Amino acid sequence: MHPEFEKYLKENTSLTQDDIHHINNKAFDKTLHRNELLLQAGDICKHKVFVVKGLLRMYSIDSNGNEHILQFAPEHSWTLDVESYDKQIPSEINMGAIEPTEVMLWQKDDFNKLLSEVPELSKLSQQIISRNIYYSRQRMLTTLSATPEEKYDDFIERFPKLLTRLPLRMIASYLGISIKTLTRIRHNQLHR
Amino acid sequence: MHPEFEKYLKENTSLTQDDIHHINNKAFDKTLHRNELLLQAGDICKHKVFVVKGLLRMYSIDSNGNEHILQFAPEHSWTLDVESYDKQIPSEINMGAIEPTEVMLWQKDDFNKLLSEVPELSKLSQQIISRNIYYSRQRMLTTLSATPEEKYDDFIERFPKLLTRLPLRMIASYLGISIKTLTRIRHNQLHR
DNA sequence: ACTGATTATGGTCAAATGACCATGTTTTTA
DNA sequence: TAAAAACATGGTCATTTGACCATAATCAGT
Repeated sequence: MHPEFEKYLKENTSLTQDDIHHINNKAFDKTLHRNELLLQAGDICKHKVFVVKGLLRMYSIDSNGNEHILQFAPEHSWTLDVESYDKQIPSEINMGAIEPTEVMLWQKDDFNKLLSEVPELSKLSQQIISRNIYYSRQRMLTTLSATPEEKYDDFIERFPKLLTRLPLRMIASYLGISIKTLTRIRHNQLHR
Repeated sequence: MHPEFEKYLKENTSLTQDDIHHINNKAFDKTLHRNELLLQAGDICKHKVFVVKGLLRMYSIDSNGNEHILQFAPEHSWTLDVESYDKQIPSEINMGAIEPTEVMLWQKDDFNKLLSEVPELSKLSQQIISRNIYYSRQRMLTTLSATPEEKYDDFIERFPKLLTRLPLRMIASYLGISIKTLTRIRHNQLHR
């Protein structure tokens, strides 16, 4: 039993101890070292992923070879490529570890069974989807309306704990601005 | 009974005629004239919306008074502000008609009842959510990685039918580029 | 602790973009 | 159908941004 996982579920759901055990028992553990990929473009996303410890990023590589980060997944977050997982088709994105990371994985069949057996888990699942939709919309709005500096400030506010764990270039990649622009902003903020 | 609605459901689901009637009977009709708002920032999103005919846009207004378009909803599409609808909290966005538009509205209670009574509707609902998630991700990627011209070309490919129905400034607003940039692109594409 | 790799910053310059404004055209609506 | 409103385009100019490159600092893995 993962104490971290148990703690997360106790704080965020009203699942019983039995249910938690049941869910836990269906999971596989995996440890990733820095830069190791959990999912590679072209592969099929076979698992639901819970990050116990560490930090993942979801990103795609465009035709010029540039990386664009879609999402960070720090400890106590869930992640997967919805499209690939739902339809079991090849993924267009990559998921890799930024730090040494521990994850729990559930196979689709197992997880679906859990969803039907444990209504409270189904509820949690819905909540996570809603939150993601809301969060994507917010990000889209910021991306459309904010200046690079506003984007950076917004990022710091939204993910204060990630700031020190991420290389700047990844923040730039997430915000859709060049690293040059980002260092300029930081320079200006220091000298004023 | 809305023939358009019936047609849509027959083409996209395996709902029975009875179910379709049942769903239809719980809906309210509403007609919007050009520029009329269906939802205003500050209001609570009380309905699920199906666009029978016409064209809606979902947009927010930033602190400088600029509009940013999050989504277009043409005929045969569903729309709502998820966050506001789910939690029944004030919305941060607006929904307005670009053309004279006919919509069908379901109250939350009624729709939830339908969802539990009609499994096939629940399935449709899930599909729509998945598609939205996938589509948002694609849009985010394009926004992050494409040049203004690529964004415009992508828009034309993705929504060829909307192109002639939308004022250019709304396309610019959706793409997150200035209208100046957009007319420049169009100018270049003509003269080459 | 050491070595190689990664990272952050800054300079320079060209190109892209947006703000502002004017004009002619199209669309709406009364 | 006529007047008013909304719209698309283009000119000009200042500013922002990114590409490319070099350098110094920091970090990771042995």
